[in-house]
Amino acid sequence: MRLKRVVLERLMRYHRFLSQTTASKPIQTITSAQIAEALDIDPTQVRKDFGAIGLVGIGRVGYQVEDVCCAVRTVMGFDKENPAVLIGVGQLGGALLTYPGFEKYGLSITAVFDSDPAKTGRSKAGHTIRSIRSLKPYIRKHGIMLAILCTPVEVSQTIADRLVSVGIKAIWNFTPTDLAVPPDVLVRDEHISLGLSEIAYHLKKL
Amino acid sequence: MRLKRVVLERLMRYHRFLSQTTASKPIQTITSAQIAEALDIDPTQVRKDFGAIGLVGIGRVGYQVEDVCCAVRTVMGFDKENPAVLIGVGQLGGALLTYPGFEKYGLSITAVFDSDPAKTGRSKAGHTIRSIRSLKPYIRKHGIMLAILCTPVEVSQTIADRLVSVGIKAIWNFTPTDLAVPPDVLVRDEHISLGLSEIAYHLKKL
DNA sequence: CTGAATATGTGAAATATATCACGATTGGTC
DNA sequence: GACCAATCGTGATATATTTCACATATTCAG
Ligand SMILES: NC(=O)c1ccc[n+]([C@@H]2O[C@H](COP(=O)([O-])OP(=O)(O)OC[C@H]3O[C@@H](n4cnc5c(N)ncnc54)[C@H](O)[C@@H]3O)[C@@H](O)[C@H]2O)c1
Ligand SMILES: NC(=O)c1ccc[n+]([C@@H]2O[C@H](COP(=O)([O-])OP(=O)(O)OC[C@H]3O[C@@H](n4cnc5c(N)ncnc54)[C@H](O)[C@@H]3O)[C@@H](O)[C@H]2O)c1
Repeated sequence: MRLKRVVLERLMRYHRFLSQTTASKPIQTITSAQIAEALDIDPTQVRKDFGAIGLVGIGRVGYQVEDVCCAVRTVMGFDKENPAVLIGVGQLGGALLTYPGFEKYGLSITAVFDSDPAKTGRSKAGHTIRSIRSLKPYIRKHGIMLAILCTPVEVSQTIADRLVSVGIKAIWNFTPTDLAVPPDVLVRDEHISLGLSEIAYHLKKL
Repeated sequence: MRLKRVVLERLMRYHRFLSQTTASKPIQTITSAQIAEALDIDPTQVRKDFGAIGLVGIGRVGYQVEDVCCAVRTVMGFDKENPAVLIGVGQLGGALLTYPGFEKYGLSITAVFDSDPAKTGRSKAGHTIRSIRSLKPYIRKHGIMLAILCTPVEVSQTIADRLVSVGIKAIWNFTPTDLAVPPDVLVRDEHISLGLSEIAYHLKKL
């Protein structure tokens, strides 16, 4: 069965926690209770998630850390390289572009685009910023499936339409709007501002 | 009853959609079906959410756009100013700092901190970068309740501990780790990388 | 003024997600 | 080698969230 989004995100959190933990102190095995404790999740949930990707633990011992990391990476497809284009090399786009942390999940930004003539042609973090006019040919030529969208919100639907028209299969959307795309295209929203709903409400209730 | 996180986020999306829609074409009223269509949500859900914050619509007409926006802002506490400190003025922290879009939700970054001696004392987006050593006194003196965390992940728990010790009430966490804090402190995680779980999995399944 | 059409508001049902309870398995101890 | 304690695996249960179904309210046409 296809894994749900909530499961995928927890798997990623397990993976990250284990990577961070083993970085400082090498350990062979870990129990569902230890993971659950650190991530504030129910231990049963951890075991069910592990079961869902075929991991089996050992009674009285727990799970092999190595196995868990490996299984997560394989199931999620982190071993596969995903070439991506980044559109809109501004404040946020620039930060994402220079961030080295995405590599280990298989993300590789191969080209970046902007509409600002003052930026195109220039170089940023080892990438020459290309004109937005060359977006479609580039995607078509290289068979790119993933786009990272960091433009102003006003143009994001227009760009999304263009991306869809050249066969993009996933959009990582950092612009604060709900994009309309065909059902076979995945839009993953990273609507940062939404966090403020929870924060403002919490602070108001004090 | 206290509103749940999922409800708060949908309310914010309604608000954002209405703001964006009315910006281009002024309209008086809108139906739950129209909102639902644009945001890919069930219309019943929209009505229930509206009901939860005391909004009543009119049969055959819908809801007053003005009323909706107003009610959301009030309930969420966007009218109240929330002074905040930002910690870690790097790529991402810098992007957040210069972003004007948070203002309308009441967020106001009043001071920024970094540990890098090459950065402290310098100015960025109208803020003088302060030494991390002055963090605790500043928060105490100004009664700050909210911190935005953009440091390297290695130090984020340490900083979080310090924040808690001076009485911070909410942390907007952009660092990829699960912070341990007392139950009365809200941590809102903006774990950007988690998006890659959904994306990589989707692309792998094609 | 009346009827048809279109919205809302909401209890009931369905679905999704998380937690509990407990038998089965393993490792260490005496 | 037998017992004890800790841990897994999982069906049953509980909770959360979404969707359905429909009574009620409102507009507009004729
Ligand atoms: N900066 C943040 O902290 C932050 C936070 C939340 C959301 N966002 C969202 O992320 C997006 C980018 O924000 P930012 O702060 O980087 O803005 P920015 O203005 O710094 O960058 C936008 C970039 O997009 C380019 N651009 C404009 N039109 C374009 C087009 N048609 N094609 C290609 N490129 C185009 C601009 O030249 C600019 O380089 C915005 O939608 C913003 O709402 C940003
Ligand atoms: N840049 C991105 O696109 C991105 C994406 C996802 C997550 N993140 C996370 O956001 C955080 C910041 O990322 P970044 O790219 O801005 O990194 P960065 O290195 O550009 O910035 C980090 C800043 O924190 C400062 N700092 C270090 N130790 C500190 C301390 N003890 N106290 C105060 N300040 C301290 C550094 O001097 C630097 O200015 C990281 O945890 C990163 O994993 C970043």
